[in-house]
Amino acid sequence: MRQDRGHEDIRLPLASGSRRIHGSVARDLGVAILGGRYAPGDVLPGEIEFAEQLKVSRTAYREAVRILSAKGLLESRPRTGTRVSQRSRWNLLDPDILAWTFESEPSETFIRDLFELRMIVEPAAAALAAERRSGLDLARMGHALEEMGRHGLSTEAGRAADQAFHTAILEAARNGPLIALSSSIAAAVTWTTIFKHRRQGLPRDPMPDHRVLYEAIVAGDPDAARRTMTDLVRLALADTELALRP
Amino acid sequence: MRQDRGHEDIRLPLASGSRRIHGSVARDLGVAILGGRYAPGDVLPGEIEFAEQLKVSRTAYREAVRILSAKGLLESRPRTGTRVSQRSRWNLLDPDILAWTFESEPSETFIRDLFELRMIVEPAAAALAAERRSGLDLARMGHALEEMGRHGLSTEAGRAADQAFHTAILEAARNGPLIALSSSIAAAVTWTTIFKHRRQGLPRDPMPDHRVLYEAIVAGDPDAARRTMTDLVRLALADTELALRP
DNA sequence: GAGGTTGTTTACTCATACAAATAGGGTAGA
DNA sequence: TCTACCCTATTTGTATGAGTAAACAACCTC
Repeated sequence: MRQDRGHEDIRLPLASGSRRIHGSVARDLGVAILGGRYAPGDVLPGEIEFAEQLKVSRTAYREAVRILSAKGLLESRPRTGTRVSQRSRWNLLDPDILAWTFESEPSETFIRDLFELRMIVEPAAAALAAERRSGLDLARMGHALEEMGRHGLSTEAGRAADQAFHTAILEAARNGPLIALSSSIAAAVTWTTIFKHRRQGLPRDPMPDHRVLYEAIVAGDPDAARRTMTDLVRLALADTELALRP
Repeated sequence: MRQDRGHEDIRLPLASGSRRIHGSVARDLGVAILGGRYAPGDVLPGEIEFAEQLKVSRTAYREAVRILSAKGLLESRPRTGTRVSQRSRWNLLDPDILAWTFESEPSETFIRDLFELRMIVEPAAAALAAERRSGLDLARMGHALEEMGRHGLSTEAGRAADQAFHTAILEAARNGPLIALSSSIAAAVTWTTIFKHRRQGLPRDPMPDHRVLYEAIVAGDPDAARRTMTDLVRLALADTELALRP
């Protein structure tokens, strides 16, 4: 027998989103876990029971569990059931995990940790970019910078340009794993920026710093690029901390 | 009707491993993609056809696809089918992805990129560890160092101790995302070490370097820790490069 | 009391039916 | 002829139930 919900045509969101059901369930469960509503070690209800609670089929539920297991959030075994993994097994830098973390406001500690990681990675990436950038890289950075100046960081287009600028730098570093890491962080930084702007106006014009960084990369000066990027991240951190303590 | 394979009791491995079927399929497909047997943009055969080829049910196959999609390797949409994502979407630092990459010998470029990332991250982590380490951290490092000295890096136990030493340092840095990143890299480094030893004997005794690093962290000297870790990674890279060009 | 054995619980696998989405072609209209 | 729309075929997505295998616990034998 088909599941009885034929009496309502509307796509009952159950949760949210226009994605597939397994994706929605994965997202909702992921947000719940990352938000602390399920603690590491907790055992989820059995497949049949939980799928029924969520009003989805076991198929869809199991596929959601597979997604979360792949990201290190869950572990399931026969007899024992499905349980939330220890934090140390979570792939905190997975793009989805980062996005889900920022769904329910992340802890101040987490944001600080993320900035600490940026402070380590991005200056080094900028230095590499200054050494290895091609003409195309410079063109992309220049274009992004221009867009950024035109729209400002308070607009969607401006933030996209900011992100494009950072992405261009990281890709100029010519290091696959570094790019993968960066793109995750870049996304998170975008959320942080939005988060920041939600609370107060932009306290300072970030354009001059960006331009100095760009010039250093154009000049092919790794040390200057490293220094400038360090300053830039430090200032972003200062802004964010300001926003975190109103 | 049950699937007809009752005439053979043996767990036909099909591929490998003692894990669940969906896990095996995910691994095999993942290795094939990372090994270049499927290129980004390639469309996989339809679910029904491919599942039949692999001699598994559609359910198991689909769960495998969910796993790979979660790691950014695949994207599937109705009508279009399931296709291999662009490399830029792959989560190269996912622990499974790293492991699968090392299944079929990774490119020299990739190993070099990984070491470049280690050169960026691990010295910084060591510096943080020197600032923040607790007594327990030091005890764990000391113990690992001792084990490492006792067994040597040519044994399984010795390599485990090496990994434990590095893990202890990274955990002492007190930064969740950094630890997640590191544990991925640490695993990859282990494969690299095995990889290295498979080709030739250890060219140099790594213990003195490790001890100097340990002393710097005990002394709470971030700069010394950073310098020493930099040396240590650089030497490891030199050894690996030696192994890569016989 | 140690070690093997049985039993129970849970996730895992399979098979099948049907639903939803969408790319691409076909068709009507301007 | 071109454009806009609809239609349909194909592919993934969802649901359900039956049956399998693995992990753990309690028991039972020696």
